[in-house]
Amino acid sequence: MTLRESEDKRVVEVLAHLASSRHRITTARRHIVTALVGAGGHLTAEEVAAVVQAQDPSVHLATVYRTLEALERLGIVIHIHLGHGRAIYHLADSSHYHLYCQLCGSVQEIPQAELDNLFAVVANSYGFKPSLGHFAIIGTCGRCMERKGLNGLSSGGSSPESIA
Amino acid sequence: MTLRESEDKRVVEVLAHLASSRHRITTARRHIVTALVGAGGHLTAEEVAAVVQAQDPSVHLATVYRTLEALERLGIVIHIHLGHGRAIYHLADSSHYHLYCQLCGSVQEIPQAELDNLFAVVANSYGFKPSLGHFAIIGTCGRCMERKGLNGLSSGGSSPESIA
DNA sequence: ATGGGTGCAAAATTTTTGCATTACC
DNA sequence: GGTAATGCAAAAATTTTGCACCCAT
Repeated sequence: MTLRESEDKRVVEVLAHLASSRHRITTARRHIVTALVGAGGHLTAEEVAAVVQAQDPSVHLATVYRTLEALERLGIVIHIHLGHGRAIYHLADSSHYHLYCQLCGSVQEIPQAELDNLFAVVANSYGFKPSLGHFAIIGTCGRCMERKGLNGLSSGGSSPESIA
Repeated sequence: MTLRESEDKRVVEVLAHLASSRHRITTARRHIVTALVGAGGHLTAEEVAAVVQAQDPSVHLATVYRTLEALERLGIVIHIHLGHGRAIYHLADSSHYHLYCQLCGSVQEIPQAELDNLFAVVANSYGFKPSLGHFAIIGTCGRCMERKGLNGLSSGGSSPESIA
């Protein structure tokens, strides 16, 4: 199966999930789901809208928000809040976490398995169930650390810029 | 040393840090720092403003934002983005992470030490340096899981509400 | 045909900014 | 006295909502 075919299949699956939950399949929703599946990664609502509008300019940003909200209620999509105000959306089935660089805004992915013992700790000691994927680790990426001349592997706190 | 005395001491320390970084000590800033230290936990900018304005109603919300921003540049304060848009602020020296319940909005703290090996993994494998404390784990707290009748300890994905 | 979905525009929310004034160092 | 900081109000940025119309089922 080519990548394209597997993406198409996923789009159909998601649309079927929508339909079976008494939601209607509209052109806007088809485009939005296709954008999410095609992106593979993370998109802001505005980025989703941009991709969709390249195909069909009539789709409104408000519709994107409403569709993302509907998909999220169904557990198909997840969003996380990163830096300043804007949230990023992605499919729930890509089980990874996000390393968000607060300096350059880049998002790196880290496979869920790497952090499995984190979840064990949190779940057992705190009775708290983390949302898979709905999770961002904020910090500084390797590139930015080099750029700033920091060593980086210390686990120390934030970098004061007192005399910036 | 009583709690009150130790808080006062911390306020003085923070103000000294501000002053030594060529910032001015104003009444607004004294109130804001006192509010942050006194709260011990997490406050939104608006909550900080409310505490401050109980003492001095003339302090404007914009000043709170500007002061929090200044304190953050100095590494004294950290903010994290939780649910929808609003961020919470706290002192950087309380080394803990946040378990944010997306259902009831409660925030539980988890000591940094619990997750130290997480940081080792992230730092070593990904060259990424997480910001201590600048970190929220989003999920569902024990209380809400009982309320919803979920078992909770499965590490499974998000809870679809297809037939809500 | 029925009611869920859409486009549009306006409101709501949270945070930022320009500017004249105040007050800290 | 010089200038950082403030208050105010207006702008920005992101997300939500009311409403009339449209279209999937």
